[in-house]
Amino acid sequence: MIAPEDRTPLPREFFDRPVVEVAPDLLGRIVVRTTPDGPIVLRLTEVEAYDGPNDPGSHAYRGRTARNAVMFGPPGHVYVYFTYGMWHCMNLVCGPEGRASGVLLRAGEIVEGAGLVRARRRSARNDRELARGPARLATALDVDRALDGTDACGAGDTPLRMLTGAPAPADRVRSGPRTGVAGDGGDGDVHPWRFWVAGDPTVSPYRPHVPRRSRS
DNA sequence: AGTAAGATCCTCT
DNA sequence: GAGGATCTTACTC
Repeated sequence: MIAPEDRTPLPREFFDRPVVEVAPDLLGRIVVRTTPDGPIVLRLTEVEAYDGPNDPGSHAYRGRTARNAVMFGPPGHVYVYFTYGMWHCMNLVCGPEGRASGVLLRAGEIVEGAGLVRARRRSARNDRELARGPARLATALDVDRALDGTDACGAGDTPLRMLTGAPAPADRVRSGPRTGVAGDGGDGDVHPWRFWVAGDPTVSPYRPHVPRRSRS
């Protein structure tokens, strides 16, 4: 359960900062997903920063498109994309409007609503795998493109909201190259913009980028 | 614990 | 037409 004092909503100003500053600050924060069947509450343990047009790894690197339009909007909104033909991943838009940067939510611990999540994540062999990985996290929270553009700092009824939670102590936060991003982890332009809580069992395993061979 | 391959389709070139 | 901010299953050690 979450302590009453940790249930304060994160204000929009929280997200209106450089994305590399916001990302580590999100560790330990709370995502509340309100579904018709009840709330699902998750504590963030792993995130990655993507800094808009300056970042070759970002979906916004080549400018605005129909898919990434939300990234160019105001901070505190949710950018959801569809990938590998079957999965969704979710980001929180950061920085000033137009900067097109965001934080990918990569993993977390389900602290409420585990029953609802287990029903949706049948392949998880234990509870720590329920939201261990960005697409697993999106599946656990029942997030798809229908929620693209949702305001996570909105008032009243919202499907998605961010709470202050209990931020991870600075000496527990680690950083390193981003997972599966070309350029990171190699000799080139490395961004150590993956952030996680040291020792937390819900943090996903690191996998470097590998170009996939095309079918013949 | 590690490796490998297949699934599947949207987005942009 | 190529490749992707991934996951699951199967198989090996």
